[in-house]
Amino acid sequence: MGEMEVTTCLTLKDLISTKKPKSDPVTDGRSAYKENMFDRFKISPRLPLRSEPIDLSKHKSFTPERIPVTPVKVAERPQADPWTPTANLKMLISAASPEIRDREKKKELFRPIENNGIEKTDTDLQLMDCVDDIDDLEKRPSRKQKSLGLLCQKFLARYPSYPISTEKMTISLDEAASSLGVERRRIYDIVNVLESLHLVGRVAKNQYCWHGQHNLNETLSDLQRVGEKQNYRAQIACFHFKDMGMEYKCDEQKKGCNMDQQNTPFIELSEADCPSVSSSSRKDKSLRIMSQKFVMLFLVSTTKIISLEIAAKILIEESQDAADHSKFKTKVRRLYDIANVLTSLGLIKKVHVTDERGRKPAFKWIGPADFSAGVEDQKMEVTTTTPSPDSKKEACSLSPASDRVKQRLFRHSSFNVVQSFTDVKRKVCSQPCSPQKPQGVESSDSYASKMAHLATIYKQKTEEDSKHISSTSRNGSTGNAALPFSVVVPVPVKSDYCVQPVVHEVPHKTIHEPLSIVPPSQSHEECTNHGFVPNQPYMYLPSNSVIMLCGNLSEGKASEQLAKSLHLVPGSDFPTSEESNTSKQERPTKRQHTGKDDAPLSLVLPKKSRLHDTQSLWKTVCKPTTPEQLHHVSSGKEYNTEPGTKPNNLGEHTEQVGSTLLPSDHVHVQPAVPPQFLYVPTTAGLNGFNFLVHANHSVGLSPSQLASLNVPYVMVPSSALTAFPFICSPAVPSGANCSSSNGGMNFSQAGTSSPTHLTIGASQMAAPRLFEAAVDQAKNSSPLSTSTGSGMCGGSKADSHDCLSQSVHNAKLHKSPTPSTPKSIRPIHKDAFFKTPGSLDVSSSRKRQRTQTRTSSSAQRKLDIDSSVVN
DNA sequence: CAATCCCGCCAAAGC
DNA sequence: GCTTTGGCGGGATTG
Repeated sequence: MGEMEVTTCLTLKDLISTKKPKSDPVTDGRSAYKENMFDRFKISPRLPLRSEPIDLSKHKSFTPERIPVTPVKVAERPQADPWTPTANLKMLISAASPEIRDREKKKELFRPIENNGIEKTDTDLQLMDCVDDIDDLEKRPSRKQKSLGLLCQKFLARYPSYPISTEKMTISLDEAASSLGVERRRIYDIVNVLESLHLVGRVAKNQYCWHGQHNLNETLSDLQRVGEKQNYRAQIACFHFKDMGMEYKCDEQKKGCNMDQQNTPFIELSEADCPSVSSSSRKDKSLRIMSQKFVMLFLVSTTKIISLEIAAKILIEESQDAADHSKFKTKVRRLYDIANVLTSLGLIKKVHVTDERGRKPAFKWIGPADFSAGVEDQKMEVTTTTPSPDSKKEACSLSPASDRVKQRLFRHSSFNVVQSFTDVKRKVCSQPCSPQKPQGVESSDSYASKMAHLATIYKQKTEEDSKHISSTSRNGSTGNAALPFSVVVPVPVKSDYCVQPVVHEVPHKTIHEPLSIVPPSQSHEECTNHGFVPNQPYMYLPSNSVIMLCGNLSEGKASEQLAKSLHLVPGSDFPTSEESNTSKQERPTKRQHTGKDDAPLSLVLPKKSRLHDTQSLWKTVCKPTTPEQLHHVSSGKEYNTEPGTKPNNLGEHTEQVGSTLLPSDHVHVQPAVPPQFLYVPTTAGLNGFNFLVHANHSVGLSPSQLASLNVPYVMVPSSALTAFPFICSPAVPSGANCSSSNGGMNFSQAGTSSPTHLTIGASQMAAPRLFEAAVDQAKNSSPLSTSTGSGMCGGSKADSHDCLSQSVHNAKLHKSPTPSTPKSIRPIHKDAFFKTPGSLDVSSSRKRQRTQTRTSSSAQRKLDIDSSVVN
């Protein structure tokens, strides 16, 4: 069957477009289109229609990816996996990047060619066929659908992140190109970057071998080392200063650095899974080198955020001082290319930094950052390669084998405390803020670094207020302020207090990375975007603060006490619902942090009556947070974009998403019972850990509660609490719009590279959702519906019981600081969801003709992707 | 208009 | 001479 189809396909292809006449692009109709399958279809619209059904049937012939065979082999082997809509759905979902998905939902539901069209099902495809040709004519695939990032994802999906050592996967460029339906040139782009990280190795011409991420950490470690050597950090700082208009001693700095290796030699990977032909011989390999340098910048950066501009400048200067504009532009283009691949790998993510000159594109490192610890523990995607489903769920981030057992035990309340604590502790220990520097070293400028982070955050938040920001940022551009723990807690909607967000709220719609607080007053859309329940205020509790959250305490006293020990900010500044978007008055708060780590907390006391919205009344104590920490919050937003997807995936890939969310049933922080928790930050001297303590009763939570919390905590006698400043918050309002009944608690731990975060949600957000529903939500921002799926909870619903385990998993996913973020998840999915693509084009693959490659039809692409879906 | 970055020309590197 | 690589930058898309 498959063969017939293949044949048919080939025939079609031939008919549609044979080799594109290189010499005669014009005749081709448009040189620009020759490579694009879609475009070809445009030329002959009818053909695609027929091909689609065929393609679908082809899927069946693919084997599950897990099999350690080369793609080619796999292709040859007939696959019996039933092609189910569900599988397709999963595949599509996982295939598409979050952003793309999000956008696509809105605009390109019917793109016939690409796989990202999540919304499509087999049926849909069938139905659409008739429309396709028409659509094809007017709707050409979005640029995004052709993006390198997406392509890279597809590419990565074909191979396991952690291939079994024995399996040697070879990558044929031709095959890859044809199966992915792109020209080879694009494959080179991807492979070059991957090679720079040693994820692949060049074996021979047209032939690469897949290493996977086994050695990623080693590679990164090496890069980091080299980066240090290159003194990139100083250069970064230098440019920062320059950008700020401060004439820094850049030159000296630069000179100081050993530029000995003007051209950093391509770092060869020691590991020789495959007889890697030296790639260093190549004269340029600039993309590879650039990629490595780019990564180095991140690794040495204390903030882990590198703006494209700076990266480009540094890279240019290194190569040569001729930094003309055109060169810069080209460099930036290349950086985008690289960044796309790295993003697909889940190593970085796009963010924006704002300085006096405005918003600038930048990327944030979200991959592993600590290489001092055992490499094994640092694997980015533990689950992806884990063969057994069980292991996937249970595997822990740190030491899969041993921890797995613990994890299970962990579920039992009796073990929870100890276990969880232990795990967290280890984790924290292994995740210093800054990989290369021990805490001691870093402590010296930790404050500065914090400030730097702050500055960044602020910038992001308030683009308008560049000046203030700039001043702040100058304090220190180098420190890393990662804190061990941070907590995001839902704030009672009807509190009498208001929260003074540390960071400005993001204007509606604008998606900025870190988000400290989501005011209740915000539009539903806003709330949901951040992964929180609409109308449900959340506050971010920095790790360095000691906070007591109580339900029915006497606010007055609490406030007073807090005021004394904390920095008090007049409530007037607090952004109300209408102000939330525009508020930029936070400055005072930020500035307050002049001291050391124990920067004063800012508190907004009961706000004025001016708040017309009762909801907006709430209070919190906040302290500046690091981008990473905030990121956690923001991640919810991203997640939200595709809420529907999680549930589906969850069953199999609980580790990813669900981990952050604790099902309501298990959450014992119920609104009904005024929760009183003491948050004990690291600074409190508790071994760098933060604890959440149920403060209400001296001893706090019941065993069951503890179990459900699944967070490290200590029971502290109430008497002991007096020493700490605390805040009281009113009982949770009766019904947050969402599933009010449950106080949802989200517990997520950041990856190794970032501080651990705790997220506690007052309301249960996770509700199983159908994919379609999700899509719909995206379109019509229905508050309620959205809320359901919002945020990290997305996956939680899957299995509430596993919340604990999930969180653990999540933690293990350390790879990305933002576990809940789709992106971070993405990588994980890929392996699990994607099978090795069978190659229809086996025969064709053999051919080296570009024509052939280019000819691959969109249908084929779809098929390829789909094939991976199975299972 | 700025940010992105796709596309594919075309030249160097290999064979 | 042909193929493989991949630098490079025009210019289309997006935001």
